[in-house]
Amino acid sequence: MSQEKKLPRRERDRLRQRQEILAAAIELFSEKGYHNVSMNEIAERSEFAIGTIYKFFKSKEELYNSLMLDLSDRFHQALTKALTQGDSPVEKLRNYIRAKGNTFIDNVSVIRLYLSESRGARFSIKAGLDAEIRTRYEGVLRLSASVFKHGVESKLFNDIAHPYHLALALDSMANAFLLRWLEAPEEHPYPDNPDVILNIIFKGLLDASEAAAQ
Amino acid sequence: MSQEKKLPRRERDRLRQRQEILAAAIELFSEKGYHNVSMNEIAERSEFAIGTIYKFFKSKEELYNSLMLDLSDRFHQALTKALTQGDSPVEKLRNYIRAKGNTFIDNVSVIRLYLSESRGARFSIKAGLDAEIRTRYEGVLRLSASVFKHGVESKLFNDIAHPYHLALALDSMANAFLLRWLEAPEEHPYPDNPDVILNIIFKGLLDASEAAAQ
Amino acid sequence: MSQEKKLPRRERDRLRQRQEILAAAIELFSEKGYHNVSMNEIAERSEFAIGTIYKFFKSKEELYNSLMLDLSDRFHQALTKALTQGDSPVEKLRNYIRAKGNTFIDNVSVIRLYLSESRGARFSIKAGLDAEIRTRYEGVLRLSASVFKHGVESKLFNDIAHPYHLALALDSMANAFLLRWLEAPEEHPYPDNPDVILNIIFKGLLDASEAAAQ
Amino acid sequence: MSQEKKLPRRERDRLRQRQEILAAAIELFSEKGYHNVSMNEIAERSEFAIGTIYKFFKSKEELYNSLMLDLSDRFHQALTKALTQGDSPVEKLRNYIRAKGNTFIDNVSVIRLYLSESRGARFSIKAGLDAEIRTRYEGVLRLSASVFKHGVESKLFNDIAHPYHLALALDSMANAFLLRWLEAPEEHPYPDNPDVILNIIFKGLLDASEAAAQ
DNA sequence: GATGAATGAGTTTTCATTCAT
DNA sequence: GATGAATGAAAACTCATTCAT
Repeated sequence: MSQEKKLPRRERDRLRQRQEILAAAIELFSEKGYHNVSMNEIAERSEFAIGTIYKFFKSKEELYNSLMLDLSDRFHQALTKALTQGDSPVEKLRNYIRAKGNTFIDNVSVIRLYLSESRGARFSIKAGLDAEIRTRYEGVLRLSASVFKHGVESKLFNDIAHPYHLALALDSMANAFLLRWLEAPEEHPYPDNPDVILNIIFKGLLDASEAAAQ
Repeated sequence: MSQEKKLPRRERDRLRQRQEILAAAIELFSEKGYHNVSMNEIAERSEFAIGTIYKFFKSKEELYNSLMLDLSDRFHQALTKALTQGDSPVEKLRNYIRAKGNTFIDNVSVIRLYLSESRGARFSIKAGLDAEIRTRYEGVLRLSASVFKHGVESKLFNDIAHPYHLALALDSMANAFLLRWLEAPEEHPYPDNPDVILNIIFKGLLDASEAAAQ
Repeated sequence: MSQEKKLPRRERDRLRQRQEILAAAIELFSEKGYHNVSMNEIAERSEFAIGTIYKFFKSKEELYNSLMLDLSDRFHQALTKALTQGDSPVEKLRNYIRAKGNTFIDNVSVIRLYLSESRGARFSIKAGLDAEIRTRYEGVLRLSASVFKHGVESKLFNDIAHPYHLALALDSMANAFLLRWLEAPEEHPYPDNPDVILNIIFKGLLDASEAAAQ
Repeated sequence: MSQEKKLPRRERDRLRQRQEILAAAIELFSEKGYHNVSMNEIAERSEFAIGTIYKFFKSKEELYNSLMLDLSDRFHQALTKALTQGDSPVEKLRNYIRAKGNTFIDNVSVIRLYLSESRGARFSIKAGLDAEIRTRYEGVLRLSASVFKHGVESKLFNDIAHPYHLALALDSMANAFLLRWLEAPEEHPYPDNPDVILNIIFKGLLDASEAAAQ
């Protein structure tokens, strides 16, 4: 807040306007997809003139990229924070799942957009964007992996898989459960109880003796 | 093979042409994305006239849908077969992961296209297509869930989570590992070794005593 | 009939085929208009291959022109015959109106097409066609005018207008009444009773005394 | 004129541009026919970019419909006005024929277009347009019929035919004479002298005694 | 001689971007 | 600085015509 005070009013106004444009664009892109939204629509929805939008963003592509980077910022900050707060690895992972759930819920409309960017969409809209977002995502995964690693080193966890693989597994499961919940919120359990997800990794599926036999 | 012989030559020619068009379209779509490829480009790449393309596919959308339904077919058949072959639940699930890996590898470019264009598959290219694909996917998930259920009922598996959740978890993990492999084939273990994935679910992460304490 | 016998079978077959194509084309053109009918449709409807159609007609335009000339032949023969049969001018004009009505009824589907050709459709589909049809139409009008002229010369008719104008008036009235009848056959009187039309010209609308005052 | 002053300049400019586009379209359509004119040609002729044309008219069809509705408006207003001004029925009908002639002359090119494209106005370009135009035309005919009816009721006219038929007859005659004039303006009498047409209905063609014998 | 698959020029329409006001 | 009208390249798609079989 004190940080905002430092900015001259001009600057603050510009930032607010920028956010309003981005908000309108997010709505539209997530409703209809990048290619089915025209700059004119964004102008109408945001109640700015189309020329004004081009004052803020050099092109439609740049607007989209800004959007995704903003979103990615929000995501990775929340997840990084969750993974560094809490006393035990278990606590940290629980926080992670909770934070992921909350961020999903808070950004329901853009989540799909975001997931497609952090997945295999190589040629996506702009190659560069892709790389940036994936780098950040990679950072979160590595942090998560280090939590698993620490849990194993402190003998809290069994060494059942490479920590990075565990991180990847946990993340993908969370995404899958969250997407289910997005589609049918009442039928799927996710966001209230992180343990539904954690247990799948935490508890052993097979009895120790039989597992050994496999 | 003898089956092909049965088709009149005309028919065979048409099928081959159709495949050539689809192949050109896959190449282009996965290089540049659905919206950045024009029908004229597909015509050029496939060395047919644009009108000929339209003899085979009523619209660009239908061409895309054919691609995706073909892909979905291949997955559905391979995975259903895998889940119904094998003596034990463990065997079936291992087959499942293997089949998924193989089908993925065999169809890398269409998959890349699917991932980039489906964007979480809501506004996708055509809503109808999406529904069809999801129905098939749901069928596979339910089949997988029934394998887990059977394993639990026969006391082979611990009852650590709802079978459908286990199915979803396994599937999403496989997808995540496959996407990694897609990005850097040499660094990632998956498709060769299904146990890397299966172990995460099969072995217990926590000691029994500590798990109880949670 | 004896004339047809003279033609070798080959020739007769060709003529029959030609008629079948023209019949299919008439149906389609009158249903949808020249520009909304494709050669493929004509091929399908007539059950000939498209290549075969091009054996008979050099182009779509030529097909259309043949159609119109055939139609125009039928029309002008019928009308010319009517105007030359009958003892008195009144009889001839009555025959004319009757013949026009019958030809309309027999060719309901193409009438509109034909009327638009014999009207102001200068640039129509092919300039040349237009001229030919209009020349024939002009011939009928002149024949009709000569009947009026004869009626006046024999003191049967009052000399109320130039014979050609009378011919034009009668013809346009007949067309207008027939078009009405085409649209709502039960509401309009036309083809049964030619006198509904003839009376408008035949009887005086104004009393003799008042007419003089005008 | 003062009315135009009231419009903001922006609005006036837009209207002028719209008119320029319509004028270019009329020229081209009446030169070559609706289907033989491309939107790009209209853009070139009117010296606007193609996109600009689409700012004013949603589609080629709408552009055409605007043209026809404008024409229909002009006729409807002129004819309605003519039929309601003048002291006697005779005066009104004379006004009607004059107004029809004048409007025809003022709009020769659009009329030529209408005649060629409407093809009897059934499958026309757009069914809806046709309905609208015919409704207006019907209104004029009914108004004209009421003038005839009034003339008969006031014993001014003989009751020689149903008033609606008289209206239809007069109108179709006017159309026919006007079309003649359209083709060869110098040879045909129409627009200067309405009585050439009116007399055909007004004066009795046959002597009273002979008419009775018919 | 008949066939109908293949052709590709030409059509309508959209929309990111510019720039005069 | 903001505006939004004008632009025109580029896209999806149609269909008269040809010609190898």
